[in-house]
Amino acid sequence: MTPTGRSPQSPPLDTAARQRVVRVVPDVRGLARAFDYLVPPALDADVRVGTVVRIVLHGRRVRGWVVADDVEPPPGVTLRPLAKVTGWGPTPEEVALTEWAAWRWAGPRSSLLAAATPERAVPSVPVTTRPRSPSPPTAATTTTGLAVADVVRAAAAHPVSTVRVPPAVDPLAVVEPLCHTGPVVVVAPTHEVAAGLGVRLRRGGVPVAVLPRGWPDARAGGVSVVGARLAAWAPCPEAAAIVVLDEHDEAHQEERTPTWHARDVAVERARRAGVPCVLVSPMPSLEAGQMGPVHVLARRVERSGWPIVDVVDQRSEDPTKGLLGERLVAAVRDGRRVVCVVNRTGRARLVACVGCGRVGECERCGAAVVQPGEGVLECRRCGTTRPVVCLHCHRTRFKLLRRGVSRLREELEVLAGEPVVEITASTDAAQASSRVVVGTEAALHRVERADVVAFLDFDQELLAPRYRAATEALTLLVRAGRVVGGRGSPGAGRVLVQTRLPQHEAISAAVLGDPTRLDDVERERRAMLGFPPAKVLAEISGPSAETYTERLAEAALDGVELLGPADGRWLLRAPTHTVLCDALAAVPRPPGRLRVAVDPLRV
DNA sequence: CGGACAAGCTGA
DNA sequence: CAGCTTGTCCGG
Repeated sequence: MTPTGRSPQSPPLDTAARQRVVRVVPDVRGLARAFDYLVPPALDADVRVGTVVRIVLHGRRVRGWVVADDVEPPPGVTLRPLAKVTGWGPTPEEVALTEWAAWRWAGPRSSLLAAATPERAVPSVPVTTRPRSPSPPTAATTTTGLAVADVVRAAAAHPVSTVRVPPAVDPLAVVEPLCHTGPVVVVAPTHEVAAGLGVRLRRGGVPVAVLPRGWPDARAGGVSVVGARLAAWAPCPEAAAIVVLDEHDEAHQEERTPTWHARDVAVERARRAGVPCVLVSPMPSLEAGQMGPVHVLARRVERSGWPIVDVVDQRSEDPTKGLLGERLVAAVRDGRRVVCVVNRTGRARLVACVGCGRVGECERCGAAVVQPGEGVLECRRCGTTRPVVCLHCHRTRFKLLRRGVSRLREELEVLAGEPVVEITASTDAAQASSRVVVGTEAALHRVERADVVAFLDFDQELLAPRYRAATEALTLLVRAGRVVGGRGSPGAGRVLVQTRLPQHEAISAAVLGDPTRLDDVERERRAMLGFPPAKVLAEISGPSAETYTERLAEAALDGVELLGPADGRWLLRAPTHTVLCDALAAVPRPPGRLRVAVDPLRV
């Protein structure tokens, strides 16, 4: 490591006897404390705020992070020396940001420090020899590219703003203009998008480090940094802006607690650094809309970047045809590349006996059974399985009332007269080779290009019992739009939506290429029901949730409401994050397992 | 989190 | 009462 560890402003050591003491957060789950350690003189130059170290704690050697330098240890404790310097970690600014994030998502600081730390130890960081000035922008701009660049530059004049670009716009057109003003942190929704962007930026003359491999280069400074949500925590010492691509995408939120969101981390980080934060999305979240102005393209340009959407009203379709409507059948028979999407795995999610007509039930708990595969019935509530036999008349044949991907695959294969591949989250990633594929929404991530994307039962998405259902439904249409291309692009395909709710705002938004169609309704709906962003939520669950929520209720904090329990889960609701997070920080947690998820998505 | 140590349970 | 499980405490 380079010997730049201590700042010249450190207080002078008056005597040789007084040794440097640093505060270390150990990487130990369930231990929300920091401990002080002596810095052995041999390690002096390598230790600074953010350094990853090994410490001996309670007889164990564990990883930890230096979070404060030259601290005054509490009286009466015997300090141990740091055992080892593992390598480089987050910058002091990011270390400070983890403290804020620990409050904001009510979680342990160590998880957030881990997010800001490279996967593999980085013992040394390359010396920067790169020219600071990036190359001038290339002349390659399409008609939409030009418009996008203008809007992006306008957006960068605000501390936080949103740029609304339709699904078919290449993120490169958004990111590149900013990269020519200095190093930029780019947070992409997936590693694939990040990697693709990295390659093309580099080709365009932009020095860029792609995470996670490029972490040492990013730490060295002077380059743009591209990565998935972890990029929100990536070092970029001289960042001129932070960009979050597909800001609406749920992939930006960590699923495990603390459930930090890359968008919110990016916004706070940019605010602290005094640089602009640009949020980019075809359908900006309502949260983003509250953070700053939303910049849009010309209406005609925006619309041309949304796909052609064919809405099939299932109320006037032949009911005997089931989920394979006339338009879909025609597309499959025409030899087009078709992706069929139904978010139901297995053969069927609801079956009825052909003899007595009764719905298949669980013999143990009475819940409706599903048919995960041929010859098995399974109860999703208690896990009991049995062969395909009716409990009442003992027949062994059932009608498949709510068909799943596996059964539809068979039916489509007959229809297509050629192999049809099934794609779900649990199927092999490689195979998407057949002309016709059927799958859950995972298929939209695995197939790069198709002529038709068909949603066989879109109402399942629109009517899902979650407050974000309508928004999530539109995100599927955005993804489909990318697979078939925008209506304005050559060779554009079509999105087929089978529904009994053809007037639904999520569908109109896609049909018209105008996401505000949904926003306006959704904002009002959520305000009426007290859901985000009108109010903010935290979900509390786990064996110790009851004790903790009792304490929260006892504390009777102003503006804080406790809802539940439902399924062993409580919801804490407050008007703002300040109120919510202060409440969670103020009430001491009981021992035992407790999950606190701030801003839960699945409610 | 996980080790240390104490208190509680069981069986010869 | 050894030998084991279960609970509580605490870390620099």
